[in-house]
Amino acid sequence: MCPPRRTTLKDLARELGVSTATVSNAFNRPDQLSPRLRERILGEAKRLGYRGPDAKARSLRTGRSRIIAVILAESLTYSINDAVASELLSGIAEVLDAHGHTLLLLSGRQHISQAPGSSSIADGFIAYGLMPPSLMVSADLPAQRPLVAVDFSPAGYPTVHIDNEPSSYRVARHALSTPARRVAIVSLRLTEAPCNGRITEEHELLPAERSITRSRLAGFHQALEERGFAPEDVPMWNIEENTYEMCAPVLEEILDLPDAERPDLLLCMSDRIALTALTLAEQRGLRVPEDLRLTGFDGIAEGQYRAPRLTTVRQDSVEKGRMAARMILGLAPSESTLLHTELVIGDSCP
Amino acid sequence: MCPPRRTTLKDLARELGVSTATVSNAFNRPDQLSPRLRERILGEAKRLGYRGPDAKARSLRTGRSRIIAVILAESLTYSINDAVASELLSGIAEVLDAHGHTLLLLSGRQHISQAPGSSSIADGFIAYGLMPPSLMVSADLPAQRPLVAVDFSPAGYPTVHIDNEPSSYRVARHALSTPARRVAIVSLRLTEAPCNGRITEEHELLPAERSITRSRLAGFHQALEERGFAPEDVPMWNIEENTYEMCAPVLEEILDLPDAERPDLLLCMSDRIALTALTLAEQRGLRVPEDLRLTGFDGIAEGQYRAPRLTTVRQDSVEKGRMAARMILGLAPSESTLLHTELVIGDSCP
DNA sequence: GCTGCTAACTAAATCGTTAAAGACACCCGC
DNA sequence: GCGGGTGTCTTTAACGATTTAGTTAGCAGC
Repeated sequence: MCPPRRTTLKDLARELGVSTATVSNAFNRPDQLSPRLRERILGEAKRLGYRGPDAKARSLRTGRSRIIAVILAESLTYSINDAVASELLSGIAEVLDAHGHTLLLLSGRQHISQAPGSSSIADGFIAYGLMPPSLMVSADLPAQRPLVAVDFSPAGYPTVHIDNEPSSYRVARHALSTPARRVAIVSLRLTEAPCNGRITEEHELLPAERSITRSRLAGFHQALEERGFAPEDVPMWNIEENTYEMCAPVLEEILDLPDAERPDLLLCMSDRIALTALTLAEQRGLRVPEDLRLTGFDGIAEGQYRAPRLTTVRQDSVEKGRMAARMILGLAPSESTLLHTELVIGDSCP
Repeated sequence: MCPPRRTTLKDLARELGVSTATVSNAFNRPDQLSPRLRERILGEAKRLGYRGPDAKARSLRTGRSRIIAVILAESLTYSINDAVASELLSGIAEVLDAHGHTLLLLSGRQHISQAPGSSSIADGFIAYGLMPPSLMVSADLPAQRPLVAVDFSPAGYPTVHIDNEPSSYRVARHALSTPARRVAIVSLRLTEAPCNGRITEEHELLPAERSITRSRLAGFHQALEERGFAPEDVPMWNIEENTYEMCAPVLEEILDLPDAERPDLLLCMSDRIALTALTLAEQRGLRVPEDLRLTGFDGIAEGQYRAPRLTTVRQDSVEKGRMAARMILGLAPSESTLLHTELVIGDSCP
């Protein structure tokens, strides 16, 4: 009486005078016992406050937990607030939810530092945008369990991604179809060491093959060359983290350049950057697109609901998440998948 | 050789000729064995590809999983995209992360329909804004395990919340300090049955004591009365879900009323509603605040980075999340906590 | 030489389930 | 009347760890 220990399946069985297997079956395989007995068991369970088989024990025994872990490159705090990561997560959640699975959030950093085995609860993993420094996938994850990568391609794992280079080429080509005098690029994480500001020759750039930002940059450069710009003469700024707080100081630096030096076309590598530029430009009385044209990348909702609407490349991050989730659940073949992107011509660069 | 079974602690022990207890200690209690032997064990573990104790087995044995589940009222898809829920989650994630815990996302709906025991993996629960229909907390959750509620108050559990009524009173009083001719209220989920549009007498309102929207409404009404408005004469519209997509049609309906009927002051129950109104008003050539003044509620980032800045009540949802997480981890006393709010006077209603 | 203490390790029970195999009765058809 | 199938329930052995209560050896002190 006194011990407030959780009632277990065994208690229930003893109380009813049946075997534990039968009680287990009452919960898991109704067809394995008579309806009458099942009723009795379920009734007694309710009476004793037994809430069904313990998930910990069940997952140990069966080897499956119905939990899928998402490993996020950045801190959870950042990822949850980032529009693209959010959309991805919501696509993942949608599919998992529909199939009775739940979502465990792991940050890449944490995963490395903590006991690595702690993640062994999950039945499978979806890894998002891990960068070289935290490239723990191959080293740290059990090769045994399924993993789907999103937006990067670790060897030997299926990937869901988009065609970054052609996509950014298209938006840049569009932007450059109207004459521009002074073009500048505002990029996401391009340097090996942290850097928030202008990129000079001293900076060591990330290795091209591992970074989606490098691919996007290549697309920009190709379009620039076609229009007669020398890519090395086009100034670049780097944004360390895709948040308003990080973008703002850099963009202020750019927008506050003397009139003769201030760019009249900004190729931004994310919508967040472009939206920040938009807000700051408005505060300075600069008209978009008359005084400053700008393009984004991602196609997040905020950029489309706002005036002027952003010119950007729309990628369907929700679908990306759905796809990854389907693959990890075995509902779709585990083959690397390339999703389409779409050029969206808004008012920020008509 | 052939069976590709995962190596276990037992395999490792056999291989090394030591007991399983010792191997376990090598991972969990370094002080319980000689450094030399520990080295040897860890080395052999790496060689055999053993990644540390299995989380499933460990959590069964110890009873703790270092997982905290967040139960969200709405679908995960919605919650992840909602600015307020995101901030809450990011606050929770921040604290959990710092203390080596991970975050499991559960949606209220799923939790009810699925096997209820499936959540028994988590060490504790944070429940967010569950509404009466899905008030599964008391019924469905093991009373044994800790639960902290956010933004609602199930009997017997600690809560983290804000002072909704006084807060909305303050912003409404401010808004009404400048003369307004036609006031309207745009509310979140106020009706028992789903409804997206004008609220008439026929609608059954949610019970006041369980709904934060009812509290906010009470604040609005009090301010209105003080200014000589009869609350029952102030028209109300209801928004079913706090998204742009749901807000837009309702606000279009309001903004497209003939000039003589169109409100010149909109008391919105969320920033999302107010921001949608802002965008749609701009599209219609209505000037804010000259032709239309509006107030929000929440103080989300988007509303402050945008011109005109939103007049609103700022609540610190991130801190709310941190607080809830600290309570569930036992880092803060488990007592109901009231967080402060702040009136933010922006340009949308100076 | 005996007691007592510590450090280093082991044996065995346990956590709460599930699953494979078996037991037992009952009914069917020939 | 007997082989065989079916329906219902039980026995038993895992699943992979942690933990309690030892056991042993080594050394100090008197």
